Amino acid sequence: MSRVYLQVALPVPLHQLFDYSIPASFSHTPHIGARIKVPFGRRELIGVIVGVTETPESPIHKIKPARQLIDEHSLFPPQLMQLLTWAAQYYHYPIGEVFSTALPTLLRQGEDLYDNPIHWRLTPVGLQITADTLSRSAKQQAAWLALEPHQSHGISEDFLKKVQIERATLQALAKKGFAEEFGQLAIQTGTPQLKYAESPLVANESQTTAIHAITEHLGQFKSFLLDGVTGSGKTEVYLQSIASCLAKHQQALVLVPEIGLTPQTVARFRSRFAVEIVMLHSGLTDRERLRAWRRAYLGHAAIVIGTRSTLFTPMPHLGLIIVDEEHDLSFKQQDNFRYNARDLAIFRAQLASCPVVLGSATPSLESLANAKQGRYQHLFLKERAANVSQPTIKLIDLRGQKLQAGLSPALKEAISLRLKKDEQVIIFLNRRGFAPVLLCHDCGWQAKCPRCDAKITLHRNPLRLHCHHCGFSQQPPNFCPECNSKELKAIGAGTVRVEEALQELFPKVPIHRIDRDSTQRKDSWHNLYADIENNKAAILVGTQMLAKGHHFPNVTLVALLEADSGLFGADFRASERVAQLITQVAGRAGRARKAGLVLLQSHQPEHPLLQQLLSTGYQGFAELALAEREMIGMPPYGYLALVRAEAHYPEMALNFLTEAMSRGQVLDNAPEFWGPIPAPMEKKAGIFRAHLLLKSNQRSRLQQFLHRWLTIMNDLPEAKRLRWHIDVDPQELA
DNA sequence: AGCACGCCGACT
DNA sequence: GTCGGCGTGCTC
Repeated sequence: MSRVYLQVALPVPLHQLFDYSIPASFSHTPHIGARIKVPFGRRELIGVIVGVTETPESPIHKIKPARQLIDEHSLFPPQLMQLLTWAAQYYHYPIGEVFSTALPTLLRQGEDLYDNPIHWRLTPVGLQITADTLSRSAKQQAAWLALEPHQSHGISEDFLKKVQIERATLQALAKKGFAEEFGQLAIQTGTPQLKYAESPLVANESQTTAIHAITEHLGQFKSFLLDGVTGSGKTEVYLQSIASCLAKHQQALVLVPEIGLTPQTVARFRSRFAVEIVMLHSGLTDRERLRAWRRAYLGHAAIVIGTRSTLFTPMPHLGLIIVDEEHDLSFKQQDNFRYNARDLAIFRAQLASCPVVLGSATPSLESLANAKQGRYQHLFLKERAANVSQPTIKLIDLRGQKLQAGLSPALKEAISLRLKKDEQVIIFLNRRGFAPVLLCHDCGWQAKCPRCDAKITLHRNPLRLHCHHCGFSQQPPNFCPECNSKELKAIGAGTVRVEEALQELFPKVPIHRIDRDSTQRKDSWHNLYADIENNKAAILVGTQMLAKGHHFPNVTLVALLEADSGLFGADFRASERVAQLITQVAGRAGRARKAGLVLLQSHQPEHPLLQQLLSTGYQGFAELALAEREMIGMPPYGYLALVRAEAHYPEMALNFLTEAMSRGQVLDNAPEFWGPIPAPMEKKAGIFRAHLLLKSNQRSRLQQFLHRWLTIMNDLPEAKRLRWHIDVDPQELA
């Protein structure tokens, strides 16, 4: 028998696997996908076995034996192993860290895969012998003596190991018929069944078409773009497609944006199906997360709903993947392993031979391009369900207007009108706090964050300055630090100031503020829903958070205080983002029977984007934007990678990127280099940042280039003296 | 990332 | 004389 070695992915930032030999104490060659404890330098780490080889690449004399096998079974089905390996290469992220992020924290730390771990007990035959029978093996004798008094419940293998009784010894006893293992072997795997808690709704014509298209392809790979405005009934299409999936005894995976996992969404799934549904989101404890993961892993959970990282949950009977609000930024991880769960969902579906549905009222230009090129089947939901009409959208020209906390007279008038009719209003402003600027009226000084190139925001209750970029916080000065003047003025409005102004204007109307500061309180959502559901006059003031997923049937007016903010950003995706935001927010207006009105305040109402949106809607805008992207060769018609570098001195990051670029320019398949340039906000949290953007017209060429280039960069001595990373398919260039 | 080894400054 | 600063190098 030739000797085999294990190739192990370890949670270290190194782009390689590590080889280990199998110690004699192992009774068999471990399974690929199982966790294993290994010595690593002076430490001991837990890794995942990703391969077995007879010809290791590392020199034999360096190879150490593994210490302990943690799992008898693989944690990941082969397709997931493949997905993770592929993702590590594509995103150029260390493979061990990729496997590590794919696991729930407790499994990463060595927790048992099963909640009933392997136990050992004596067999009836084993009970009848005496310790003397085993006098020829001290080890077996010790094992027998340990087991004998604990016949009723047995002893866990883990505990036996702690008292130096090895699995090999126990197996020797088992071979003689004296002992047996139980527990883990009794694990029941599950298979989904379709069970309704309530009957499905009657689907309209375009919903029916979409459902048929999707369910026809159950059992094979196919991508769908489900394109329908807010209120057109995407969720019903998901639910009925999932029903067919369950009827085939397969599991469904639903990915939602970070703040999209609202109680309302979840309630809809639960009230439709009487099946096991598990949820994976950031609010769970490690223990709860592991429990949910196990149910999915064993096939018991029929529906698995969760945010980005839920994509990596093993599901033995995966039959359908849904990515809701596929345009949402939160599907792209913005730190460490910078994967895009939406893009990986397509690949996972391909590996699992199942359909994948990307749903949105405002699809990303990437997905629209894929649909145009026929890679995705484009499904439209045209009608707004339940005789709801599209809201009217109007612009308010802010120029020359006298504003009160950012509210124009025309807007105040419109709000008042709606409240009088006992209707509800949403005011949207993407800026929390009281005021974004603290200004000296005498000398023009402005309060800045000492650690960032940014102004610092004034907050009330308690009165403090908070930097929204680095979290720095300080007491506001009483006098101008430049000229000692007392005339410090809070300029501009955040959500808090708007809330205050509205409360003054409409003292009898309940006003709710929804932003990161207000939703910390646990009961805030509860109070909010209570007030919203009684259908009386009310105002909601909030940031982005308010734009997602909620259903407020009595809201008939939605206003954006600064519809054009964001159009000035350097990011080429800025206009796409603004268009999506406006359309999504507008979708909050008039979802029930009453006609909705959307008011957009702007300082440049003639801006082509706003005009385009108003005249042709998101679809028309998207057509135009796609043509523009194609002309300049930007995504989805070009492929980007962004190198970000951070250093304690301004020049250091730039110099490193310049050096890196010159090393890259001479390589094959070299892409276009843009930069290096100082980052849009060069100093952040005291660190100086620089960017180098790479653009290629072919994904595979960019990949090949990155692979060679990064090997070279990792060997540069400069590379070790500062922090840097690569972001493949970056979503935000800032 | 850790963790050790290694050579130069202010302290019991 | 030693504790400890973080530069450099390695981890199968």
